[in-house]
Amino acid sequence: MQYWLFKSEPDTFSLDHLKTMQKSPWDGVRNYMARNYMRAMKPGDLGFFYHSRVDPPGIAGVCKVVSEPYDDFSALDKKSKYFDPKSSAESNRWSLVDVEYLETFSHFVTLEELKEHPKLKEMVVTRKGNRLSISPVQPAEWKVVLALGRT
DNA sequence: GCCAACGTTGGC
DNA sequence: GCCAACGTTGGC
Repeated sequence: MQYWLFKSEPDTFSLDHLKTMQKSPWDGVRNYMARNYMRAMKPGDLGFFYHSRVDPPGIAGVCKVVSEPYDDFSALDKKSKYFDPKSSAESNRWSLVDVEYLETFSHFVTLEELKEHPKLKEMVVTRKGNRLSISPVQPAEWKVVLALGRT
């Protein structure tokens, strides 16, 4: 089993939205590295739900991967802001997985807290200039953040 | 809302 | 295949 971090702007899609829906496709990833991470996902993998572009940014809770990776349908939808003219039904450049709501942290773990924690110095999301919307989380990092969130 | 950092595009 | 120009992300 692997751990991941899913980044989203809560104005667009927040953990509360996912809670209401219970399950949702994670569509709209348009970055090759992030896509490759998604293609490595398996049902049962767990993910942190990170809120970006808010004050403060940070990790709101936990979700779970509940599908194999499959073609991102939004790339084929001309009305979608994620429409990609270079993708087709036969050859779709983009992939996604379905995620399911699991948990909202009793304590929202801010980016500042992540940066301050000695055991999270290597965590991808704390690195300067990081723009990956999907990133891998190490098991040790997972434990630390989970403990912070459940405080 | 600014702007540094970064990924992508496309002309050559 | 290089790299300048451009667009986007995301912390501040």
